[in-house]
Formats: sequence, structure tokens, C-alpha cells
Amino acid sequence: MNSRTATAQELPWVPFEDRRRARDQKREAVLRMAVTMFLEQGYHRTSLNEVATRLNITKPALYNYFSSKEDILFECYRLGREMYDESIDAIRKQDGSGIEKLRALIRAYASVVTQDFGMCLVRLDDRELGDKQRAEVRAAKRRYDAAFRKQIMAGIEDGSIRPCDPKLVTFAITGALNRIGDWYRPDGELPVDAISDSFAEHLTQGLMP
Amino acid sequence: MNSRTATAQELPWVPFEDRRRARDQKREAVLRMAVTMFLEQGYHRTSLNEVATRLNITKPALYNYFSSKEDILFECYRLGREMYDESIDAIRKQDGSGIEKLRALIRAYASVVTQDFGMCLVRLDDRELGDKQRAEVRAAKRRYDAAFRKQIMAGIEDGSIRPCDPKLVTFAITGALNRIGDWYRPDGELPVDAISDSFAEHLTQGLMP
DNA sequence: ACATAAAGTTACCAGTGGGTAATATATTGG
DNA sequence: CCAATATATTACCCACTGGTAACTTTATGT
Repeated sequence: MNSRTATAQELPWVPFEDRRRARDQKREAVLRMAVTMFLEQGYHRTSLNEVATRLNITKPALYNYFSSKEDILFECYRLGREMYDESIDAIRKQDGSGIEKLRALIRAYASVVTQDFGMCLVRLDDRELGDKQRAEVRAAKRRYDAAFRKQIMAGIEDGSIRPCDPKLVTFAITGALNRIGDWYRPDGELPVDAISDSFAEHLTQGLMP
Repeated sequence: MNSRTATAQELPWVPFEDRRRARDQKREAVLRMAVTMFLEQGYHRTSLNEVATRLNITKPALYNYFSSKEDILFECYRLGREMYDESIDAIRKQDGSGIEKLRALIRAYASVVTQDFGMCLVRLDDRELGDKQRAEVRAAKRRYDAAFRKQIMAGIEDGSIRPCDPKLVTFAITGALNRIGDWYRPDGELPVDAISDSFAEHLTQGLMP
């Protein structure tokens, strides 16, 4: 709980001076604070006043970096999406049997979904966004889903996974993975590695021929 | 009040009962509409004005049945909880091997989680509730979790499930199940039975000795 | 050192939404 | 028919929040 407490971050705004920091760093600091608070309290229950106060600035200052609250949320999604995209691309380039790559995919996904920006993609409600931005986010989500499905089909192809319904199996796997954010605590007793290993194991155990 | 109670034993109890029933029906209609809209649009984006309008009444009329918006939400949770409790109790009384009962539990849970009141328990944010009510809801969620965990342990006991970490396996199973509400559509091509069968199959496949 | 732009602050606005008070309207029991 | 009760409506209030305007302060380039 405390390890993710909002004030625990390092702030580019020291109460008084030393405000000579790069714009991008400040922008990112806003995003880090925002995503943390959105996850902690929920999007609606987090006011921009609160976010600003915890950054040692005032609300209108946020509008130097973002055009709206929704914009902040969307940028959080963007950073999250980059994490997923990179992870998935990395796996795609690897080689190995279908089931091995599926396990790697599960582990990679688990490691992203346990971090703030990755978590926000599966825990925050994308219905807050406007049509265009929401469409972008949903397209990304569908791509991640498709990555799993393709990997399962590849496994069936090469015989490392026994025939099954890729769609339903994907739902089961991503469902289990997405929900990690609901119970995972960074300072808890279960390290990410243990979780991802166990999930990679258990969720693919029944898929072997 | 007192004189009415006395006369109530004679005859006119029936019309009174009728009235009370009418009231309960209306109350329930409010809840059904509310939960549907909460799930459709999200809790915050659903105003009581909207709910009332769709019921052909006005907002203050809602306060005849509920004391606050939060109260409405909590009562939705209550109905949902009843569904889970009944399902789980029914399974508990059955007999069969550990893994068979685990599969039954998965199927039962899936059938609840695809209905509005059941869905609201896993999709709506219980942080909207006040401390006391939230505690109640979370306690219920923990009980459902415990039901799975116990069932897995019982299966390990009787040899129908091979040794594993009940906690992590429970997380994986309930995670997959809870997320059904994110993609399930009542009018879609996948009937509930197909989903629950597939999940009961896939999620326990790797648990056999 | 000074002009200028960037970055912050104070003060404020407007829309929204939960909730209430006063009131009107049926419905029921006597 | 009358009194009482339940139920609904209209007309509000008020707190909060996202967002903006105008002004002040700070940093920077020449």
C-alpha cells in the first residue's frame, strides 16, 4: 500500500526553487502521479486539484502539459500500450515451439500488467475517452488478444498445443492475467517472477497434447 | 399504527400485503434499471436523473425507495452476493471428487457472473461505497475466493488434484471467470453453457495428477 | 541587464449531479 | 365522504470539478 503512495515519488517541483528541469520530465512526472492516483482511487474520484497538489503545483499548471483530464488519461494509456507492444514484439522475434512462445508471452504480459502504466490499460475504464481515442485503445487491446490467439494457433499447427478453441482459451488466459492487477501488491510476498512462472505453468498445463 | 395492527389480523391484511408487494416490485425495478445502466455506462457516468427518466419517473421519486445513490449501488451488490452465496452453497452440499466439485463451482460461478447483478460484483468499483458497506462486499468476495481455495485443497487431499499452490491457482481461475463479464454478450454467439463448459474444462485440465 | 517566452498562481465561471423541501395527487381505511 | 398515508412532482440548493482568463514570476538568449 505505502510503497505506491503518491507522495513517495520524486518530484521535479521542490517546494521553492530548483525548478530548472526539462519539460518532458515534468510532463512524465504528471503522468506517473496521475496514473498512480487513478489506480489508487479511480479516475473520477481523482480530481486534477488533488493531482496538482501532490505535485506541489496548482491545477492550471497542468494545462501547460495537457489539454484536458481526458488527455492525461489517454497519455497514460499510450505509455501502457508502448510497454505491451514492445513486449509482444520481442516475443514475436524469438523462436521456439508454439507452447514455449505462448509461455513467454504469458510471462511478458504478466510483467507489464504489474506496472502502473501497464495496469492502467486493463483496470481503468476506457469509456472515459472520446470516440477516437477509445477506438485507438480498443484496437490495441484487440491486438494483444490477437497475439495470444495467433500464438495458440501456431502451437496447434506445430503440434506443441493440442487442438482447442483459440478464442476461448485466449479469453481464459488474458482474463487471468488482466486480473492480476486486482490483487498484486508490489510490496507483497509474491514477487512478479513467481506469479508469471506459476501462471505460465498453470494456464498452459492443460494445453499440451 | 397500533390500531391498524389490531385490525390487520381480521381482514384487510391482504390489500396491505398487495401494496407492500407493489412497492417491492418497484424497488426491484429501480435496482434492475440501475445495475443495467451502471454496467453499461459506468457508475459515475450514470446520473440518478437518467435512471429515473428511463423508469418514467423523476429523480426525487427514487428517494422513496433508497436513501442515496450509494445505497442503490450497495443493494445491487447485495442481490449479486445472494446469487453467489446460493450457488456456492448448493455446490458445497453436493458430493463428488474434489476436481468434479471444482468444475461444478466454475460452472456455477460462470452462470452468475454472466447476469447483471452477479456481474456488478466483479465489474463495478466497490470503492464507491462507504467503509462499512465496502467491508461487507469485500468480505463476500474473499469468501468466494476461499470457496475455490478450499475446493482445490480438498481435491489435493482426495488425490483428484495434483499438488499445487491453491492461492495462485484460485487467482488464475477466478481471474479468468471474473473477466467473462468484459466480453460476454447475452445476445452473442457464445451461450453461457458453452463458456462455462469450456472454462471448467480448460482451467482444470492442468490440475489432474 | 533587459526583453521575452515559459511556467505558475489567483480568481473565477459554468455545468453537473446528488440531495432536500414544499407541494400535489392518488389510494386506502374507517 | 373524510383523514391519513404513500408516492410522485416541481423547484430548489450547494458542493465540486473541469476548464479559462488575467496576472505574476522565473529562466533564458543576446
